[in-house]
Amino acid sequence: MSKNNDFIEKLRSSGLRPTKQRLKICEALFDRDHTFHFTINDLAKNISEELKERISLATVYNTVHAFKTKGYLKEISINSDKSYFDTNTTNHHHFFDEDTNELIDCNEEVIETPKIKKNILGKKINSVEVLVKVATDNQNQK
Amino acid sequence: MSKNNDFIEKLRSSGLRPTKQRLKICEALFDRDHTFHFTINDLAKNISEELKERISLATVYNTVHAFKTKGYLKEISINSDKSYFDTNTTNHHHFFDEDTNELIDCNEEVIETPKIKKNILGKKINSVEVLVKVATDNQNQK
DNA sequence: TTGTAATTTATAATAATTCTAAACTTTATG
DNA sequence: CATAAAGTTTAGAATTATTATAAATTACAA
Repeated sequence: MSKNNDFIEKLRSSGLRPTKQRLKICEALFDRDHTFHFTINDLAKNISEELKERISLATVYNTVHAFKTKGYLKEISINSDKSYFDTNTTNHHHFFDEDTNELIDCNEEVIETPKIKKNILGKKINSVEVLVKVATDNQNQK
Repeated sequence: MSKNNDFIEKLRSSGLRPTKQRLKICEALFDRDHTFHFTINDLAKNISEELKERISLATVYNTVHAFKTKGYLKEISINSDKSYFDTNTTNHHHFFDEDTNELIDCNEEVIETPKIKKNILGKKINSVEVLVKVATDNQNQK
């Protein structure tokens, strides 16, 4: 349970009270070997089915937004009926498979972050994201 | 009204019947000096208020999706409660101003399209889009 | 002209998300 | 330790974009 103390520290250091619910959500999101993508529904389902905890859907929404604001999560810029989040907050890019609607991470070795030669006056660049849409190659169809 | 015949030809050539409604939507979208971004609501409002035509909202949805499928429109990959479309179907990128929620086009001279060094096996790359998020620079705040 | 397939339409259904206000928790302070 | 204020959780209602439905209308090939 040393992870738990880390989460308590992390939350406190950003002005969020370490409640039972938030710690459970930290466990679901950050006590993992790999980063991953999720929707609010995925997360709520994981908490109730795997971690056997009852957390109100409103709290899951609130917490994910709080974590996003604090920079613990990134919202993925993909147009969809639902919002997707990423526990990988480092600079990276995505492939989107239009056949399966699957989103695949890819690092700087595969797609180099493009240089921005001119910025909007008076603004700071917060992120540069590349989205590559792919689909089955149907070149031999009518 | 030579534009109108062009639209009729364009629609027919892609297997879409040139109905009154579709031609009006073509006028709203393509009879312009510049490309632009819009939501379904923007478009429906423009048609009823500027072009003084009553087209059912369902038809606007249907038509925009048909036009997207035929490649006459692009859907912008931005996470939002509504979908944004772009009449600029050429390869280009976007700045997103997080202060104002404004989306600004930018061409290849400002952001060079990144090279994709490795692709997903058996898939074809359909598009490569860069999104640069910017906001007011608050570096001198606590 | 006429039958069929495509299209439009109003309206209902769906689903993600946000709002609300009351109950409960956390925490700082006396 | 008691307590009050501020923060948090919660169920359920409200909102809103979008999709589905099915009947009426329109386009067009034969």
